[in-house]
Amino acid sequence: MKLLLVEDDTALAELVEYRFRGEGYDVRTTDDGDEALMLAAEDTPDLVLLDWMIGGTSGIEVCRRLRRSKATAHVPIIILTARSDEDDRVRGLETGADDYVTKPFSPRELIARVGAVLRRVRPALAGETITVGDLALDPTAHRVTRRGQSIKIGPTEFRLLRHFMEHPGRVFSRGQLLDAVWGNGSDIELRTVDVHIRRLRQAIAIPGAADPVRTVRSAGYALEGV
Amino acid sequence: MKLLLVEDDTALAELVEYRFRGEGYDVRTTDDGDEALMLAAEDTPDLVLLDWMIGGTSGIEVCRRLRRSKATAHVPIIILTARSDEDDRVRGLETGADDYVTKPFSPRELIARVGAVLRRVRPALAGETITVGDLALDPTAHRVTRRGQSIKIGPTEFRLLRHFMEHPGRVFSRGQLLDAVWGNGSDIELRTVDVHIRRLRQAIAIPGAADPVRTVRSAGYALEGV
DNA sequence: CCTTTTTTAGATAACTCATTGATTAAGCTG
DNA sequence: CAGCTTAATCAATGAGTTATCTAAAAAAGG
Repeated sequence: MKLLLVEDDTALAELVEYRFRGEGYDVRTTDDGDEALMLAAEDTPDLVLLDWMIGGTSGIEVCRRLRRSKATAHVPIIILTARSDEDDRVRGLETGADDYVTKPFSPRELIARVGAVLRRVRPALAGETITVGDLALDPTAHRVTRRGQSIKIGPTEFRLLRHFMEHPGRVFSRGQLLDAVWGNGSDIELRTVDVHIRRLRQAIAIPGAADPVRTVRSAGYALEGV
Repeated sequence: MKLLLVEDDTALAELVEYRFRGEGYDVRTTDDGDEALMLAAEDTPDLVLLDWMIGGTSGIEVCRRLRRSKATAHVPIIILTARSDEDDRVRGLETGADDYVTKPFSPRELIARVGAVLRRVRPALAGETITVGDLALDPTAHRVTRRGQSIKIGPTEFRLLRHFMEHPGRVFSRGQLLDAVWGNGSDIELRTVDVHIRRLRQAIAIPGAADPVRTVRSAGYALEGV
């Protein structure tokens, strides 16, 4: 996740950068408005942390220009500022900022707010997709992908795979799978599960690679964990 | 735009309600957590303003339950609270709240924050043009275009497409689409949705290109995202 | 009153599922 | 390790489900 930090208080910038790197973010920093626009243009960040009072172009102007450019029009912006004046806050939010944080702020809260905004903007990247190995399953989009490649899969196989991916590595007996995937009380042959396991294997198999679905003889099946 | 206000300070609730009505919002208020969940279930609001300390079920619990229920899982939540403790703020944001406002707050700022969240979640309602792929939908002009070319489309298909474009990639069941596009409580045949999907497809189809409306068997439909 | 749009309904088409029996693989035992 | 036994895989199939399409009635809007 790429952040662009625009802040001219060097000490604060370093602190924020350090903390966000610790959270796994990829942070680039500048103290100049024009440079910020340039950086944003050449590599679109996922979120911009923007000081209101900076050298070069002013914060409000950077915000407007980011919104105007097509590539960055939808990048969320969080404004950082020493001004606690209400008018400023309202103006900031109305200019198109997504949040407005007053200095001094705690890094923890800022991280939480960044998380909240990103969760809203990119639901797919905020833990709603389950990933096991190179397989990704997005429940809201009802889609399974491997390295971006969409995989065609039937409804029952989808539910089966979701169940496996929710508990990677765990072995499930056919009976447990029937309860979990088909619903309790379905009076379906145990061996029917085999057929769906087979179809699931065919769907997600890579020719040459090892089968991610492990058969545990006399116990059931499991998805090969990480 | 429907707001649900959950607040047990009556004076504050009335003030907030009054100001939001003045902004054209449709506000319903309750001081009880369980009642809030009920109200949200029977008529999904567009945003929830939630006091952290309320009778009945606690605020944090209401937040969690709203997130767990499918119909309200994606409704944005702004937490209102007297607690200014950092831990609380971080916890609130991590529980899935979209913003966290500390009492006392100014109604103006709250209105601005509600606006910022809604703008992010449902750009069309803020009058902004939404773009998905090469389709552009201008809600104020009630017009759909592809690379400048205007597309003829009926009223229901327009609302249907708008809903899809507000949540690109997400799968909606016919029931969900009826609620969202036709309005809650419309007693219309589920199959009717199919016909409108078909008309939408005919309207936005490009001969030769892939169909942007994806059928997810036994689940519903989705607009092919970015 | 006419046009456009929406809803319903029925027919057709596409797809998925559970079942079965034959085949193959894996454990066990002496 | 050979033969026995049990379990898992595979392919084919018909039943059943679900989506699409067509057309016409009903409703809404001008």
